[in-house]
Amino acid sequence: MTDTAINKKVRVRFAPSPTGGLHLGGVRTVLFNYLFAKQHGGDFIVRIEDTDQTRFVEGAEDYILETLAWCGLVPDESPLHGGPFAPYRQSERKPMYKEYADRLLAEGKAYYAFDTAEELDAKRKEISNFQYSHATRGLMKNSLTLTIDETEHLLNSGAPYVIRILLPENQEVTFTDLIRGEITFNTNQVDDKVLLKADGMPTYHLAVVVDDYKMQITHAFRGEEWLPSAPVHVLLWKYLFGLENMPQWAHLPLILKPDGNGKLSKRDGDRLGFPTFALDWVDPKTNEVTIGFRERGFLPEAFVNMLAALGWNDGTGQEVFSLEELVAKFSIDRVHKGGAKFDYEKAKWYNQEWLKHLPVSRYAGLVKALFEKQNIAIDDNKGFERVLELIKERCVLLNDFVEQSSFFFKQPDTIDIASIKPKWDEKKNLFFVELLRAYELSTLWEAADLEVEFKESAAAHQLKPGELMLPFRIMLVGGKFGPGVFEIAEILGKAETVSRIKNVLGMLE
RNA sequence: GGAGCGUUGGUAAAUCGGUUAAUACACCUCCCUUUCACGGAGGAAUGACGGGUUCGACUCCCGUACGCUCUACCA
Repeated sequence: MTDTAINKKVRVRFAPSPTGGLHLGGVRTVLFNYLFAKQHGGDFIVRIEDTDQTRFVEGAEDYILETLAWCGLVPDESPLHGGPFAPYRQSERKPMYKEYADRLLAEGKAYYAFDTAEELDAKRKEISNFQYSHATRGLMKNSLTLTIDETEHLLNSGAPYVIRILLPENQEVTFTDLIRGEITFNTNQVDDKVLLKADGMPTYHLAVVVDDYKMQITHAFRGEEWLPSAPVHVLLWKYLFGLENMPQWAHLPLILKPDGNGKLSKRDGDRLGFPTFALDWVDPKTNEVTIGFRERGFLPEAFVNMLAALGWNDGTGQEVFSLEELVAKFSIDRVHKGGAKFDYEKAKWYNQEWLKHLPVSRYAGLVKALFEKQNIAIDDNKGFERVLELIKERCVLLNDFVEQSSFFFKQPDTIDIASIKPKWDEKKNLFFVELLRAYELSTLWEAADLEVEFKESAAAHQLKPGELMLPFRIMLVGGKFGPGVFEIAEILGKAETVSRIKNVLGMLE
């Protein structure tokens, strides 16, 4: 790092294009950006790269910002939050890019190209592995092959054109990647990328360089898929703003699909049954819903933690980190080079850990909403939290709380009578009838007392408590699950406990 | 095809040349729990391959294989 870089305020940006939901990989890129910025007391900027009008999707920008808000990764500057470098949408910055393309043109570092899509296609068919580069640009229709007059004429006649960068021949372009070290490309291997499209919009390549400069970005983190086009960006920096002002690059490893090979995609999630988006995403065109981690019952703390662990660790073996801890401990040189396969089981484990670590009051409201969705009203908040405390260790996702504890708030929907019946006899029936009487008369209603009474009664009937506990449990909860039976009975209260025993006794007759 | 990047158990991964290669998830066995979990004890399972460098290599170098990404007027 140079001295100037040390003194400069750290500024990073996440630059998504609003073409749909934001997937795991995107959120992780945000996270690493955010952690780095906050660790250095810097700024985290969100810039919307909406230069491709054909792929623009309504609502995608809001969705992206909402995702960040849920994760707690709040930008310092964005189209929503504003900031000193506004506007933060590239479509609103359109005039700026043209100016730089013109400068490149004037300096002979870029040229006009008039080839139509059909002509390009034809060339691609004619020449295998065609690239618009040093080897082929002489064959094409551009200001390099046309005379000045011809070019002028085409321009004046309103013919559509693009502006392409003119890559130098056989030159080594080297830059340092914070994660991978020194990386070198030969310009002969790179093509003359389009900088400005026929509609006047810049491509990513021009826009990213211009905006990173104008927004004073010091560190640029992005997915590994950008590596092959990095030399174009480096060259653009050299031509336009000087290499000394170029941000430090870091190309993040990809998140891979759990089975097979390749980048994790939304499709993989659909196919394998796990979310790949943070929040539910509804495609505005097809109305197709893609499920999100939030709706699946993940806590944002767990989601962020899990994402951080995908490609980074602090070397100590610690796995559970709060966002604050991540900010403190994150380091770019501990980020892996290789991609990691996404493991949904492990993701769930993180949620389970967070469910255990966080006080239930932190998520009681969320669980309550889930209950209300099932038409189960919760009016006693304190009692509710007590129940959550009792069962939280058997829950992995927030939704599990409903399954695991709805019997506290309403009669079980189904009673697993089949598990009682085979071993049911008159002796047991008698025991429960008597237990019922004893419980109805009891003045104390605490788990310990109920258990003593239960066991004494069992002894009196010459029955093993073990044979009776399961039927009792099923009477109260409907199935073979849940916390200790007597604790359940205590919380349920006398009236409800008695009523449930009676109910099942009736079913067994 | 080309270029770049990558490769430690099934998965995520520690190790920054030095005894039997951590740990977590998943799996198996057992204990605890007269339910389900949690928790505890244990088990099986790994350095792609081939060359170097070195007293010594998972670690450094070279090659091979394999994989990924890119190769759009998409980002």
